[in-house]
Amino acid sequence: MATLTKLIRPLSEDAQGKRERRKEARPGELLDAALDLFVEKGFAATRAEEVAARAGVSKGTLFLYFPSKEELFKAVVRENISGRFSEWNEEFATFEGSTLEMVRYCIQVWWERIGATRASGITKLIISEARNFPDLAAFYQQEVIRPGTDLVRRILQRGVARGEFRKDLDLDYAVFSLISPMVHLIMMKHSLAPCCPQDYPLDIERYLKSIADNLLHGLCVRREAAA
Amino acid sequence: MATLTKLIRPLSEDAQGKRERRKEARPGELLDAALDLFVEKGFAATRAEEVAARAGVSKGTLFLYFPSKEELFKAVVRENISGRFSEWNEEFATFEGSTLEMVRYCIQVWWERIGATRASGITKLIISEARNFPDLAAFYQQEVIRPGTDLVRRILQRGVARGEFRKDLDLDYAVFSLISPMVHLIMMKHSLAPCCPQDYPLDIERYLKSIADNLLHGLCVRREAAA
Amino acid sequence: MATLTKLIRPLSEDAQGKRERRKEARPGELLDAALDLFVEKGFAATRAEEVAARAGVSKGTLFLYFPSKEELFKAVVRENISGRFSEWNEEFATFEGSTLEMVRYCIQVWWERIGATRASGITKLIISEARNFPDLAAFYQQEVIRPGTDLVRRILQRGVARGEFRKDLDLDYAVFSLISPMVHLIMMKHSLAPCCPQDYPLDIERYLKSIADNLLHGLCVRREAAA
Amino acid sequence: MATLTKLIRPLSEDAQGKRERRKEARPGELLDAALDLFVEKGFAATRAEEVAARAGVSKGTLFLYFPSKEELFKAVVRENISGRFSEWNEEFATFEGSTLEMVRYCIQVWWERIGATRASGITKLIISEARNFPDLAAFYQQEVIRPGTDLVRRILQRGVARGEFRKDLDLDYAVFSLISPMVHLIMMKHSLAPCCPQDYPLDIERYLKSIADNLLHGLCVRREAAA
DNA sequence: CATGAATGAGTGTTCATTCAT
DNA sequence: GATGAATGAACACTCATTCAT
Repeated sequence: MATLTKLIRPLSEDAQGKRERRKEARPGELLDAALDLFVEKGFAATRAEEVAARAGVSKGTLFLYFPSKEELFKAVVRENISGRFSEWNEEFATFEGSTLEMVRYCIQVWWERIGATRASGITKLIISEARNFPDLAAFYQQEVIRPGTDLVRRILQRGVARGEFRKDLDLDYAVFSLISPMVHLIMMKHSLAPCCPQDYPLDIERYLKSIADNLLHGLCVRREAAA
Repeated sequence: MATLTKLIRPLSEDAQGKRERRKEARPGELLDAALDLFVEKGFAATRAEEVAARAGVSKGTLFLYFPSKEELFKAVVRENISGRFSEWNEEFATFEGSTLEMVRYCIQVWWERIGATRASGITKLIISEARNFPDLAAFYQQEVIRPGTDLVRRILQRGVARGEFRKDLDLDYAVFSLISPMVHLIMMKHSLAPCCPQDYPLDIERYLKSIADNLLHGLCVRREAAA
Repeated sequence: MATLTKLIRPLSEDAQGKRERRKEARPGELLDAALDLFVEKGFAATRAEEVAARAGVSKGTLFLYFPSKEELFKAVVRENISGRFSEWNEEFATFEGSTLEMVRYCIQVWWERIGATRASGITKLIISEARNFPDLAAFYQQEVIRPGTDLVRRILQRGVARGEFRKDLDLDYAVFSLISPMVHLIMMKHSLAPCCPQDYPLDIERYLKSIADNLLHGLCVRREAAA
Repeated sequence: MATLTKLIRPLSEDAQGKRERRKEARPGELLDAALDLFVEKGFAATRAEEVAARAGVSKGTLFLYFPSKEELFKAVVRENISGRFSEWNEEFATFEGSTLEMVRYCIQVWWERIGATRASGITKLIISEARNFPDLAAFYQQEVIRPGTDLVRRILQRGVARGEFRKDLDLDYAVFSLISPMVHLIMMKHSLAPCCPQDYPLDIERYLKSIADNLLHGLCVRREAAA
């Protein structure tokens, strides 16, 4: 059982670990360290020296690769915003099964490739710091949110087109019904769950199954009883 | 049409008479100003002097009422965590209509009393700063999240008991299907929406209706075997 | 047995005490409170509000009587520098007994009228703050040190003139032999003794007797053995 | 003629190359600067930036070596409390001459090694700030005052044992007859003398000789019954 | 007169950033 | 390149002083 609180990485994982670092790896290690710290403590509360220390280099070295803490932050975000949407679009464009299966697959794949990985921290980061980095927020909106929303929208549209989903879906807004539980899960994972582990013994499989079930079939027993 | 980006409060415009003695009003004004700024910029990036200025007083005055910036933050959170759940529990315990109506009413009422008000900023604040203020996060978890979750769970249970909702609901997790769109809306309202207004021309009524519809009836046309 | 550490006044002696204060007494009470606090914590570390609180008035009232903290300090010093030297000079000018008796009497009287009283705090105060208040130091030098030294010098001279004291006394410097133990006693009383009570179980009578004995008769068994 | 007011050090005159890397030297330079300033103006009235400036570095550098102004103060005191007493004890334990010579030698050596040096400032510092730093005062009491007092006591005892000093000396208190003029001299040097130079044209040799003479032989012409 | 709420200059401390080595 | 000592701008917080009531 994959519990939410088990997913938080321990902080000092590789503080000592690999001493035989290749020089070319430096920026990557700095970005790695920075991602963890920014997600955990926020941009302002993260000290440049701490990032450097966790990456196993000196403070000065950090500024050798990134001209400022702000640029480091931006690099962290850019680095972790995968432009894999074309690949994913392809994947979903050629999907063969029912749209119901597609939705479940979509959720599963999102969890495996984003939700469960450190990439999920980026979402937390963006949402927390958006107001202080509006250009980054816009960038994220454009590179991730919009393509993601479009992808989801296309899936839903396919369902409607194929007669699987309700004709009267308000497509522009129905995407939130699918996206919200993912965003919410990320937020929990990176904020409250680490603070109150006993309150978040989430079984991810059940979580994902439950939201997929409810999303597809609704809470109600039958369809005709509109509220 | 209530658009998300219209909901951000403009700067305070008063700050009239200086040196006016009004001890009673000060703390509230400071908490008000602090809430706005903390939500907008985060705890660390908000300067004490700025909070004071927005409240129309000098820096020194802030520290007359709150011993430190951290205590101000805690006061902001505590102040805005109303213990209104007993009242709400009452309201829902004596609800007369169908549980479908109840869910719609719940969403509507949540928006009016929380989502649309500045109280929603607290959720953003907590989620953004939880790791830096774990005690506050725990406090919020206990005072808000847990009672809120319980309330929602009771509603769902009522629906199952009355035969309105599916028997096979995974109650512990179904609550997220209702809560996630609310949390997500709050996050959007306080982070990306102010940065990319053109991307968030959200019509709240449609948003709320859509998630309620989908939550209750699912995306699918009819209830066949789950995919 | 009068032990040094018993002589330190408890801080909150009259915090509540006499509520029926006469208005005319205010400045005096402020000076009283200020003296204690300045002696205990030094000028800089003493807060005006604390002085006011101990005197049982508000912060504003203090500044009603003294234009600034610095003026308060100066007033404290001036107030406690008794111009009683003319009286004392009289007393010693008409002294009838031997100069040995005179020296012992001088020490005793100093202790009773200065050393044992709160006036002794002034010396501690002046010495500690002299560099920050050079004009006050000069004032003290002129009003207290110089007359005091002169008085002592006259006593010693009387002893020499009457053949009681050694002819070869270096009068200008011999005064220190009498004054130093007094200054030292004051310093101990107001600094180290309150911090290390167990190290300063001083029996004042023995202290005064010992220094008088040694001053008058020296440590040596007989006079001719010059070192 | 060594006059007391000539002994005050002028401001530092170096501060040459900036950004010179010399980690080893910094703490010492800062402690040096801090000692001077703390002695002159007291702890509270000395600004951290001023200490740094006098040491020829920036404010930030000070906090690189000392975590706080208070720790700087403590370091200043500790640094200057040399544990040289064992060496001195040795020196006096093996002293060959008369105890009269020993007393004169003791006074002379004290002046050369402590009184005339900046170490004397520590005594002034401790006495002025004891009430604000009780733990440091206790530390000083234990590390300096007690060993010093013991050393003096042993000298006096030697004199009594060898029949050089009076049998009826009250040893516990007689130590003050020797120590007080030293403490007093330090106090004058660091407080009133710099303010009223014309009042303190002290000839140290005469001062030391006078107190030694009077201490050993007393003021009186011959040893008659104590008054 | 007395109050105490309000002020703002001043200071300790932090930390991103620089640069001599 | 890499380092880490040094910097100084920025900010939290204090407290003497003011002044409307």
